[in-house]
Amino acid sequence: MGRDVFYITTPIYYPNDVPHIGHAYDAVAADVIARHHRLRGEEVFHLTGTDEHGLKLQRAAEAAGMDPQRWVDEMEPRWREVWARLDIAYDDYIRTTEPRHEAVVVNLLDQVHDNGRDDIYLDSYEGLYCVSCELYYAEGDLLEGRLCPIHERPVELMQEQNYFFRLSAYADRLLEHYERTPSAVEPEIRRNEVLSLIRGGLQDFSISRTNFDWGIPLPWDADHVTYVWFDALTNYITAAGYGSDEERFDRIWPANIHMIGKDILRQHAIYWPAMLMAADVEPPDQVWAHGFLTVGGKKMSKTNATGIHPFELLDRFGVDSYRWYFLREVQFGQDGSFSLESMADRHNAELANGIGNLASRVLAMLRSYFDGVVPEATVGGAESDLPQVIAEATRRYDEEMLLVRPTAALAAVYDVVVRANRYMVERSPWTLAKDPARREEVGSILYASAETLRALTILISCVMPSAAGRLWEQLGIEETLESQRLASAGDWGRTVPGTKTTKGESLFPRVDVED
RNA sequence: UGCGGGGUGGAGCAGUCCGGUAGCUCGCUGGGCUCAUAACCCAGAGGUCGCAGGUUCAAAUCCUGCCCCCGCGACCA
Repeated sequence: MGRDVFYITTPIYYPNDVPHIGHAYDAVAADVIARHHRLRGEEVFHLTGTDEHGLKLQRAAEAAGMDPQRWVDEMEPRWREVWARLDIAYDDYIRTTEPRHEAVVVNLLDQVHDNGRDDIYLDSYEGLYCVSCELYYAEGDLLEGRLCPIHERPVELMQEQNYFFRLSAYADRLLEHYERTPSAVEPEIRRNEVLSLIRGGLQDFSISRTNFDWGIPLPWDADHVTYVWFDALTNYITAAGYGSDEERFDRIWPANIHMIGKDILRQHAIYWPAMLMAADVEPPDQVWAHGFLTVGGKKMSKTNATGIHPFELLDRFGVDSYRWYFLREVQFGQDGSFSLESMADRHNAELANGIGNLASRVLAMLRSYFDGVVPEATVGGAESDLPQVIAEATRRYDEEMLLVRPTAALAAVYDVVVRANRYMVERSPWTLAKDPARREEVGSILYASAETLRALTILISCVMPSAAGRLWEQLGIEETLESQRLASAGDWGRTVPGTKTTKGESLFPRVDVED
């Protein structure tokens, strides 16, 4: 069940917000993981989308003088255009306002409502509510003057009848689930957090609202609309075919990885599995909660002004550098600080001076000594230990990526670059080239160098698909990059002598920081 | 007062679970090379691993206490 397809999701984003690099962080991470599984030859289903209901959106639409649907129709493309520029290759994009999704929400609600255990019940609630958070707050948690501690805006006194989900009844099953499958929440810190939350006792949570109507009406009580969790989280099974295509659903579900930020850990690791259990659906295999990016030591926030739009960085560094930087710089799973300086440093050191320059020097020598045509490797041993280095790097890269440790995986890849640059100096083909008698040796060295670039290109293709594509083209290899598989990437000797290479534009021009 | 994370050469980090030459990247200094995007390679300087005790032949790594920084605190008034 569900093991045929590698299914990975991102959170669905709230289109009212302006995208910032924090949002893009999990989108990129999920995309790299998805591409890695494709490179392994697996069938992959990578889902992302937008969460388009709620009071905040309804009000924003009202303020803009349009109906909510038109409002989200205008906002949502701002997100897609970011994903397009970030080379996010999702397989499906879901909007919670789509009919296919509304049908599944209704379906899931009915399943839980009618499961015979009275898991959904009506109760009343009164409290101080922050519209921005869509959360009620206790008096003691508010700032002076009854301001929301996150948004520093006034909260409102609200009272309503809500339907509640009996989360409290699922504590034992959740505990059992996580004890049996420790890998269901990663990293370990977050797993411990989840376990202690469950052991600390779970409160039922409300699943409906009556103070706004921009949402999906409850099937048994149309005065209520579905509140965020039963609406948003459900997207993960909608796209997999729940209730609409059971055969497909069985192949895809459960999700292999829900990639999320640590801020929505509770909802994904506690609410969501419990909701599924209540509907008799398997919980996801793994919830992977990464850390936050900080800017100047402060958490980036949706409503605060600390958000940096991805375009600012994309314009400056390009998509490949963007993707490389965030996964390489920040230990995945932990918080990490972002700064323009560190991004420029890494870009120049590893991409311009490292990978880009390596490609440049090899292709330049092929051009000047062999008219760009890859020579034959006739001199035994000229390749030194490169074949082993590449095989080892490939193995490590695969292993780390499977464990969702992209930072370590990229480090493994970068080892090839370091080793290859040292190899260049050790062999100094530019010196040998001055002696016509050693032409075959030069040829063999350059063959090994081209071979190394070939393998390297495949290894970077998940993180930097665009740059990998350009390098692949310069290498002139006949097979497409898309047809390459990780299993054979490190096999030495796949480059065919006679292949015509071209030294094209710089892969990664250096970037100057003057701020 | 709660829960969690962190304090390691100038900067950013790894190592801490399974004690035993303190490692990486950037920066800095000196040298080499000249194929390459003023890139590449080699060497070096620089740290009492937050503080104080303890365990041990031996602690960044285990135990105790303390200090500082940062998150979170759930539909819980």
